[in-house]
Amino acid sequence: MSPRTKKQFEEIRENKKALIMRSALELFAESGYHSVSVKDIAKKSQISKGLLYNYFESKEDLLKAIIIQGLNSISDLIDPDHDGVVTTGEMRFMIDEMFHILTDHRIFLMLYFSILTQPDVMVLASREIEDFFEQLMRKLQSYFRVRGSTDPRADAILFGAILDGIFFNYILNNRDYPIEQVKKRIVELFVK
Amino acid sequence: MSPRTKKQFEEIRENKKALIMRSALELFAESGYHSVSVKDIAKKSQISKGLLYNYFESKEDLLKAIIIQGLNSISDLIDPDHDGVVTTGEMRFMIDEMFHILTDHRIFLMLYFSILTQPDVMVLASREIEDFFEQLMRKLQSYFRVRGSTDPRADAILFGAILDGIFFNYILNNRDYPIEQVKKRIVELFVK
Amino acid sequence: MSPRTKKQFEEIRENKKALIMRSALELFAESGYHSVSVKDIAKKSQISKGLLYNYFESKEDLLKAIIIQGLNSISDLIDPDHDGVVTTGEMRFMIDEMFHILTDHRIFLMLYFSILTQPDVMVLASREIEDFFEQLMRKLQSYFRVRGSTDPRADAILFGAILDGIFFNYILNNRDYPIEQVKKRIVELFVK
Amino acid sequence: MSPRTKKQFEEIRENKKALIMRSALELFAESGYHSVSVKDIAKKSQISKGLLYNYFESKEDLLKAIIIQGLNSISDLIDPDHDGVVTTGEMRFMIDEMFHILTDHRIFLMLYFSILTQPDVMVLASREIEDFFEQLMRKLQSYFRVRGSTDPRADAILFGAILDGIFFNYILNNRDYPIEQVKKRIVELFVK
DNA sequence: GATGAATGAGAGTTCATTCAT
DNA sequence: TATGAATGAACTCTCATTCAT
Repeated sequence: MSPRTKKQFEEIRENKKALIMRSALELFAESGYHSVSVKDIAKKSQISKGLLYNYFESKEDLLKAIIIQGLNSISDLIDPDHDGVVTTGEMRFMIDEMFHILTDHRIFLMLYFSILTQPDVMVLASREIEDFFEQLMRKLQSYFRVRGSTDPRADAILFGAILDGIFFNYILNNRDYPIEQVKKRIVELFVK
Repeated sequence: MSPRTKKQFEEIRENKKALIMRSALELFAESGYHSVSVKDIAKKSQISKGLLYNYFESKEDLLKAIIIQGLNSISDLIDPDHDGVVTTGEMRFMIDEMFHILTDHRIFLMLYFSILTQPDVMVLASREIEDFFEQLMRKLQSYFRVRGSTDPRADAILFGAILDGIFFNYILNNRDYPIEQVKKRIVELFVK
Repeated sequence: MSPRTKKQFEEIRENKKALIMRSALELFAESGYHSVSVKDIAKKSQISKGLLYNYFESKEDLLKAIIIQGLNSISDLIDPDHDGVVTTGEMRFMIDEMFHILTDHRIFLMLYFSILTQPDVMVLASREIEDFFEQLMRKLQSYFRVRGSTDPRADAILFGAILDGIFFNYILNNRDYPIEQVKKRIVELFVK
Repeated sequence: MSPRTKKQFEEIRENKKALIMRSALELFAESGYHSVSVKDIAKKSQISKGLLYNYFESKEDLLKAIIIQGLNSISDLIDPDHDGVVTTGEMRFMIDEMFHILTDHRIFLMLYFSILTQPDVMVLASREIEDFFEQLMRKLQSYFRVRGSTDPRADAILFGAILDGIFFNYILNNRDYPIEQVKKRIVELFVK
């Protein structure tokens, strides 16, 4: 039989990598980075421990890959054209997307918050997270500046804090969170 | 020399316990619960590992004690008379206290947030944290109800979220946070 | 295109085998048998891990092949006619060759010494090495016997030890080793 | 019961450390550094794996400790007064001691040779070994200089090589090695 | 012939906890 | 009360070898 082509190998790699990252993300969000062992991840992915190291250099490397992927996919949703300029329409769209992310990427957000507050884990991805954060802040400031704010930086910070707070609370207790009302209030306060 | 009285012994015990808790709190906030070993805590407290187990049943038990103590001391500051009723004056006072806590108990808050987002650690103190949270919500709701809000629960939730968000961001990045401006804004929005 | 003949296939096989052995020898000498992985050898040989097992049954088998080949090629140089008899002229020639080997087969000698001193690796090739050694000793003894030594065995042992010692030191520190002077001294002591 | 005194703890530590080092030395010499697992060492020492790490930071650290101890004890035997000057009497004494070491510290010498030839292990103790070697060379050179040698350095190197060669062969095959005759010959050649 | 994904046993190491003193 | 030696389970990671393609 002829050996697999390069393309076939790549496909296998991509699929398996995605599978491992998905399993790991769920476990990390569920139980916390330190409480999940490589063995757990391998078991959930239905592969051997050894194979995991064929795809990721270390457990830390795996976490980093998950974070980068998550931040990138969120980045894409919030600012698809990456131009850094935010009109009122785009702001409304951005808020919409943010709240979609809140429900669609809930698990990633859980991981994200848990990482932010764990110094020893945070260092692993601090560069990527800081970059993401700065990019978002720049966008918000430009928006408030265009709107005529007297202190765009403070407004951007406050807006970010409110989002963080809502997200944080929603994630910790999403059973009976009045998410729609809250969203409406935000739009009233910051867009209209 | 006269032997120490029972009271003196208890005092020594309490002091040592407090010392251990203080050391552990600092280390946990600095490096994360999982990255701090019992040996580290013992060393920082200048006692032996064995003695630590004389005061706390386990590392988890120690963490729980720290959390309970922290929540209680915050509770006391926010609502000294524990009557659950909040007047406008008390609300202003409460916000004042909250922001004092933010600066005075910064280390505890770091630990607090890191615990909230680590499910495996959270279970250790979930009862205490939920109790604290409910108590605070009841207080806020009663305040907004008295003030004539159409949806006191939503208002309480939003207020709580904003506080959480600000605290969260401040703790992660307190170097150049415009904390005073933000506080003023909050007072304008929710008290006046 | 005409299909390759059987002979051509065998040639390819032999070339590939030689390539793998050369790569492995260099790596083993450089980093030690245990510190070199099969992956390393495959990479250096620019083949896949799997293919290596097409040529050698195991990593140990590969090492054994390298040792046997090395010993044989040295044997050939020292005693091309394999007659076991050593005249004075042949002794002089043998010493010449030995010192040539020292510089030309330096890498193999490094591996050789490292194997001699690693019991767990030594067992893999002990037969071959012992055979080689005995053959050499027989040759040296016959030489000293012909020369009229009172204790040819002791002389042979001493001569062997001196060679070993010089080689050993030269290999460990060949930067500023006065190899030519030493060789002259040996010839004076044992041939003239 | 009163707790153990500091001195008692120190005694326990020293004894256990020595026990572990002894076990490890034997195993390393017997099977080679890489083929001996920490588990093996612990089992031979009749302790748990974990305890080993109470006494040594790592397997490498343990090896290093063994080497340093071995070199020091040999150093002490060869040159008790550490003055670096060697008279004829002292040279005779030194040779005597060397050959004693050969029989008494045989196991350490096996380890020593195996380390010298394993690059990846050698790096762990290269400093210590180089220091030891230089010290010995200086001593030998001073001896040959005083004796009126035309090339003290070459003589020292040759003498060292001969010793190495003899030791090396003796260690690899000590069953029927004519060690006494060889020693006599050395004394004749280099002292008388 | 040739590939590299996949395995599984075992490596070195850490650490909460216990216990003799 | 107080010590730190001692344990053992669990951890992350490695690697020779196999096998479907």
